[in-house]
Amino acid sequence: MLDAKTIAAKLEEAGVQATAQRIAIYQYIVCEADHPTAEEIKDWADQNFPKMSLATVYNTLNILVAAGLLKDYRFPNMSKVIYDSNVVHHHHFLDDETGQLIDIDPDVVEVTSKLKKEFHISQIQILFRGTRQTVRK
Amino acid sequence: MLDAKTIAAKLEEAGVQATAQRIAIYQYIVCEADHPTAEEIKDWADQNFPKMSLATVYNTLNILVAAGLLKDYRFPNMSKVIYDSNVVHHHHFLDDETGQLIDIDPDVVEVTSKLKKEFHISQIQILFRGTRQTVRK
DNA sequence: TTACCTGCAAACTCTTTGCACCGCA
DNA sequence: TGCGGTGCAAAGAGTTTGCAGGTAA
Repeated sequence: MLDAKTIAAKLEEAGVQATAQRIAIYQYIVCEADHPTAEEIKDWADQNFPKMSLATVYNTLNILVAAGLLKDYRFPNMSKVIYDSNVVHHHHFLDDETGQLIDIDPDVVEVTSKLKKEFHISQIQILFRGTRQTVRK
Repeated sequence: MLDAKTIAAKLEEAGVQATAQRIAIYQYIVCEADHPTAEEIKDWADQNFPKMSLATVYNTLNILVAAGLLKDYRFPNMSKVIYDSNVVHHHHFLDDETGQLIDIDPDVVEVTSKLKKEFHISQIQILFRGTRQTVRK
């Protein structure tokens, strides 16, 4: 759990003025939330912040994405945008039973593609789908 | 280019009543269109079909997807749904310059993942991003 | 003081739905 | 004749924007 001061420093470092709302949202996404949608963030704010409009939630998220502090994703199964505080390149595993999204380290995955040489690949995004068997005794 | 009769047969085979609108839309997607959006289909219909409402376009697309004749995709960079008449499993290449989406045969790609055994993978969807260098003389 | 941020409501985009009509089996 | 498909318009979900007021450097 990072404290507000650390969060504020990260915002400033990324060139984003650290306001109360921005600190709260970013802290929530980094520390508590797991791939939240704008709606989830708004719900959280309604319970944990004096007052924050939906527009501010969206504005803030867009600013944080533009500053490189968050990444936004769209996935096949849902119409809403998902925000991720993990901005280094990684893949995802989608649990089709729970809907949970789990980050996958690229080092765990190896891709060998024999595409024609006219394709210049700058990035590979993989979505694994399936179910996650929780270990039982 | 498949004729209307063949298209109609495919629809019936999939348990979808073959109406003029459905034949037209499916034929367009199979023969002419390249990963169209609902909007592109509507635009095409406005110019090539006596009269078709937007609701019919959406209804038809949903029916065709449910029948397994089309697959719908959402990609990170666009908010609209994309329809694909290629329903066998495949990957995609997104040209970041032109926005064009190109089907990639899974046989051309090999993925080795060392995920923990609790992850039961049923499907892997890969999105390659980059640019496509058209061959020049 | 001034630039920037916030809140509100309205607008906008994409998609779905309710209902009346119509045509084909 | 009836069931299902179509068209229209309105509603719905998710997101963006314009503007007035506020707040901190």
